[in-house]
Amino acid sequence: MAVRLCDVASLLRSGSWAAEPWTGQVIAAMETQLSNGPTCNNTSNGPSTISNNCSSPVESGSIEDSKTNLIVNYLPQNMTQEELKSLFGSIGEIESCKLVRDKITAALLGHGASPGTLTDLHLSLQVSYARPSSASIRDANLYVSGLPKTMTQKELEQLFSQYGRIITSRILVDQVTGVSRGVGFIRFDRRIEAEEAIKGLNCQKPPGATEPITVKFANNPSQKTSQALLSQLYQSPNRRYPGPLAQQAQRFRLDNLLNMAYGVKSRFSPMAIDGVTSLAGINIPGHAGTGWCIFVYNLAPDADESILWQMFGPFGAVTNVKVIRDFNTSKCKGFGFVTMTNYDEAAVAIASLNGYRLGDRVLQVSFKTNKTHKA
DNA sequence: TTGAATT
Repeated sequence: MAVRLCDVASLLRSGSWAAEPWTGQVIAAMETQLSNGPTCNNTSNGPSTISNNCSSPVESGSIEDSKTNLIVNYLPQNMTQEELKSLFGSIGEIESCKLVRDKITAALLGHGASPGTLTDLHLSLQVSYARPSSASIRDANLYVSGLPKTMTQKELEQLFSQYGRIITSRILVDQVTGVSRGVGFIRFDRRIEAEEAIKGLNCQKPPGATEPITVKFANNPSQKTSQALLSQLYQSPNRRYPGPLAQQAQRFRLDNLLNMAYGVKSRFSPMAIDGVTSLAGINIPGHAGTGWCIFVYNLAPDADESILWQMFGPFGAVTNVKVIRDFNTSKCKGFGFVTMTNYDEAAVAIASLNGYRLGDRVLQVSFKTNKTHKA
């Protein structure tokens, strides 16, 4: 029955259930079969399980099952179950096939934000053995921050491998520069291994490091997806019915905006800046690779994220807002950050909101710079 | 008066 699918599975790196990127015949088949399908620019991905001899991927646990049960990550958000089935069905008979979606947002679950269309799948599709689910392997995923920027994935694994068998590891990097963000993930085979790693490594300095790292259990990847998608729901009414600030902003001419944002001596123009945003290592205030980061100062102690969404949303695409709080009191430390996708919308927001009176406070709004309070 | 980071 499932002979050919087993053959495909055997092409996967054996000896480990760890997720390994694989681009082989399946991807070629997918391009052939799906290139006429709809395309989109959605970021993301999502895991699905494909099995040819096990009715439910979440039950059972034999080694045999594990070799015919696959998990597929980095699928495009608009992929249908039929397309997935068609894709793998061209290789062998499929017993069952399931797209796993977020209960609230219906977004495909899984890891990775990987822009792509159906024809770009070879850039991001990942096919791995699905490990049999059980209590002992659940919640074995760790989030690690404060890593030295020079630490490699291999070194990260070396550091954690003393506590158990590592299933996957990752270090997040800046999309533009490729430099480590000092944040990573380690998934252990078993939860008890992860617990031991927390005990042993949290607040410890890795060899040669000057700062201690933070090690804790990772959030579920779907949580952020839900957050981002839901926040867009809040944004859209404002964009359809712009408030007074947005209307005011639209009166500004584009050629004035840079002067307002950068000062009259700026030699940049919007076109020039758009032209260089793809280059690495260029020092443009506020530009972080994924958007334009805006610094908002003089927020009240009880300010929260929603006020930032409300203020900036009407000006355009806002991908992230953050109120910086004191760890102990949870009160706002007086400032926050907003990330906007498009330069011109960010510039209008800054021009309009800088000096804006919020309650009894006058806000200062600008592109974020690299100031630090030390030295 | 310029963080945290969640694939």
